[in-house]
This record gives sequence, structure tokens and C-alpha cells, in this order.
Amino acid sequence: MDDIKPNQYAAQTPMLVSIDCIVFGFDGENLRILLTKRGLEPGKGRWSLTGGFVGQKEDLERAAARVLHELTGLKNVYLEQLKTYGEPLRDPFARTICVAYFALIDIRKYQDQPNHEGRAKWFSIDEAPPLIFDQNEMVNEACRRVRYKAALHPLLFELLPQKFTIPQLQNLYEQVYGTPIDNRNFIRKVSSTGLLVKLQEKDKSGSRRGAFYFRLDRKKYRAKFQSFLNFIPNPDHLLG
Amino acid sequence: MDDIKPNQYAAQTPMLVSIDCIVFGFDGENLRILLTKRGLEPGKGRWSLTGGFVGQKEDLERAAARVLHELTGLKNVYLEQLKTYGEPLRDPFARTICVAYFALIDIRKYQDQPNHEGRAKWFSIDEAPPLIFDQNEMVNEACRRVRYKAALHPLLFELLPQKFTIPQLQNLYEQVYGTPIDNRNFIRKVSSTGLLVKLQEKDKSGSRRGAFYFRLDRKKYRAKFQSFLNFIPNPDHLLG
DNA sequence: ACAAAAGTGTTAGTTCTACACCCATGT
DNA sequence: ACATGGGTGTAGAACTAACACTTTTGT
Repeated sequence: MDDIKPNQYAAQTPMLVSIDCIVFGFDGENLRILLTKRGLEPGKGRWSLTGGFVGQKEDLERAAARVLHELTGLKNVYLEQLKTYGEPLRDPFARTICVAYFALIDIRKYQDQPNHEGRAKWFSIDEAPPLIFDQNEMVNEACRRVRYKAALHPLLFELLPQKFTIPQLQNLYEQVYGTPIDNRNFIRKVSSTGLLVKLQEKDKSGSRRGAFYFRLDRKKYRAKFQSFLNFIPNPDHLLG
Repeated sequence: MDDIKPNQYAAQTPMLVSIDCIVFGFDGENLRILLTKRGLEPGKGRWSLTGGFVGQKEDLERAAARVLHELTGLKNVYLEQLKTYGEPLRDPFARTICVAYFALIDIRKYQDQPNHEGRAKWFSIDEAPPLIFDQNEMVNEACRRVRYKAALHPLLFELLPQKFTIPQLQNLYEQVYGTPIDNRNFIRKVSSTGLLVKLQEKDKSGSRRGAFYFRLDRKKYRAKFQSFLNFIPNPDHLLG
């Protein structure tokens, strides 16, 4: 096949292409990211995002899903391409182009996987350790993207279990934006979207009265995901 | 250096990494993109985006700026990373990962460049020809991104000359969103942003009365770029 | 009965939107 | 004087934000 390649192709230096995945979870208290202690050089023993190389016949999206699955055991989770990083010296060992993805998962579905046995750990965003290469930049960018997108679209539901209460949802928003939200206005806004279906059951763990569980109306969720819903008042100043 | 590379690195197949650039311009009538007739195989003679390979010691952003400069002769223009495409068979000649960028330029500053002599042409978005590989998908994605972003942020000013009138600006928005806009409400909205500085001079080409020229207040523009300005009423249904 | 969280109601202020109307000027 | 696009004004509707109050229930 080489002989029919045009000159411009043959003259290029190929590069390695990798995937890094920023995995977000919410434990009810804090927004967290999943990091792993790196098992290989360079940076062995330091904390890092989970990544991997793109296979020879593998699509980028599929590679990201594979990496995520190997780490968490999960499939069919929210996964979005964030940005591609290509500083010539970002990886000191070889010229590597890195396509960063971020994922939002229900933290309760996560299970430590055999191949990462105990090397993976959830960190609160604020307390995340320094990461290798340019990964801190990736995490910052991912946080900004999540904040931006979630201010307009019902993104954060991806972090909650199937059943959740409105106070839980509100707490999630408050954590993500680091700001208190008026519960009365929040309830009204959320209800007015029509995305939620009220269940009979109550969660009594948070109060004596208990809070009703809701679930997402998946159909309306898909239909309205692109709409501008404005969950957050005055988001301008909160997006950093 | 090879001998100190960890095994996982050595085992990977490197790939080619290219840049494609979707260049937008506005001629006062239509939103247009700049395409070139391809000079090399594969796809020689067909229309395509302008692209190039990423140099061995070249940053992605810099590579995009270089490609754009070689095509248009312009520097310091609005350039944003769009998305990275990596379908294994997207380029039939070699496994090539493509990082797509889009650019917004003042079409009047564009000059046909010697190295593209006559091979470049502006196409109205609707009348763009089929492109090679997955480039039509890239163009669609770029259009969606521009529409999305411009609905919230003062992005489209990048397409206008330094001096412009409000009717010109309104026409640009109408073209981009394919919908008529009430001129009275539009003027109020634009004025209320405080981004514009009114000049003494008038443009008499469009009417007897003439329309005042404005220029951007660059400082406020930078400061407010991230704010949600909502130039477009009910953008939800217009974003496709 | 009381504490503490869940949830409903109210109201003033702002922003939107759909209009009608006046302005400036070359012919 | 008049046609044509440029620009200002206005009023009702819709939305927002700030706040007071009622409900539920385990102790």
C-alpha cells in the first residue's frame, strides 16, 4: 500500500494518539473525579486520569468508552469529547496527541475493577492532587465545560441515581456552582421543565417529613436536552 | 531514546495527525465558507476544506493558525477547536486523526494566496458542494457550533469589518439563523450590551437616511464575551 | 409540642415581545 | 412630497428573584 501513498502523506511523522477520560461522580456531598495511581512510566506512582491508546482500528469514541468501561465496569454512560491536546512536549516520552473525554456516572454503580485493583480513588474536585503532564488543565477545562453546559441543559441528572429527590438535585447544583440556591425558586424551575415524574415513595433519610422521589422522564429528557432551561440564576459570574 | 520507552508506548501504532479548518466569512448577503480544490490524492480535483498535517514539533493551535494563514494571508483571527475526528477509515489512504478548527474572518481582508492561486472559492453554506472524507459532517458541526455559540455570545462580530452598521449586524444574524428578526427589539438588545461605540460617520449605501457606523468596544467585548447575552429570541428551535 | 427539612404562595421588579409611529434624506 | 429604510416609544405578557408561610413527622 505504501507505494500508492501520495508524497505528502509519506513525508509526515506519525504520532501516538491517546485518550484521557475525566470521570465525574457525585456522592451526595461533593462532586468528585476518579483518578488512578499510575502503573507505568512516565509518572509511575503518581495520580493521573485514566487513559489509553487508540487502537489501530478503533474509533475515538469507542476507545473512550472502552477505557471508561475498563475503569468502571460501566457501559452506556454519558461521554462527551472535551478537547484535544497536542503540545509537542506534553508527554516527555513520545509525541502523543491526547483526545480528552469527560464522563458523568452514577457513582453508586461504580465498582472497583480487577485490572485497576485498588489503584483508583475518588477525589473531591478541590482536593485533587497534582496530575501528570497537562492533565490538571484537562480537569479544569472539564469542570468549566460541565458548569457551562449544566447551566443551560439538564446535564447533571446523569450523575444521579434513577430515583432522586429534589433536595438531592438542588444540593448537586449547589456543589457544582459553589453557591446556595433558593429552594423555592429551584423547585419551581425544575418542576416547570416537565422532565420529572413524581413517585409515591419518599426518602426519609434527610428529614422527618421526607422528600418525594422523582425519576427522569427519559423521553422528554432526550427531547429537551438541547433546550435552554436556565437552572442557574445569573450563571455568568459562576462559570470562571 | 527508544530503550527507555515503556512497553506500552512501544507497542502502539502511530498515526498521522492532520488539521482541517472551516473558514467562515460574511459578504453582506450570505454566510459563506472557503473551500479549495484539492491538489493531491486522495480526492484530487474535488472540493475540500483546507488542511494540513501537524508538524513534528508543532502545537495543534499553531498548526491550525499556520494552515489558515497559508490559505488567507491572515493572522490573529478567531480560531476555535471544534472536534477531533478519528474514524479508522475516514481517510482511505492512511489512518489519520483529524483535529478540526473553525475560523471566523472579515471576508474583506481575505486575499487569494499565491500558493492556493485560484483554487480557493467562497461558497454559500447552502450551496456548498460535497466534500471529501467526513468533511461535510465537520462543516455541519461547525455551523451548529457557530449558531449555538452566537446565540449566547457576541461571536459574530468577528465576521464584520471594524466599522459596521446595526442593520448589517442584524442581517448577519438573520442569515445565520435563517429567520427574520424585529429590528426595533434587535437594536435595543444590541445597544443594551454596551459593546458598541457609535461613530459619527454614516453608511448611506443602504438607504437615503443612512445608518450610523459602530465599532466594537474591544475592552468590553473581551470582558463580556463569556456573558450570556441572548441576541436571539427563542433560540431553542433554531439550533438544529 | 417542637425542631427541621419539604414544599406552596405572593409580589414587586425586570425583561420580552409585538406592535405603531416618527425621522432623515435623495430623488 | 414621498418613498424607503433607520431608529425611538410603549404597553401587556412572561419571567425572575426575594421573601413568608404552611406541612409533615420522629422524637
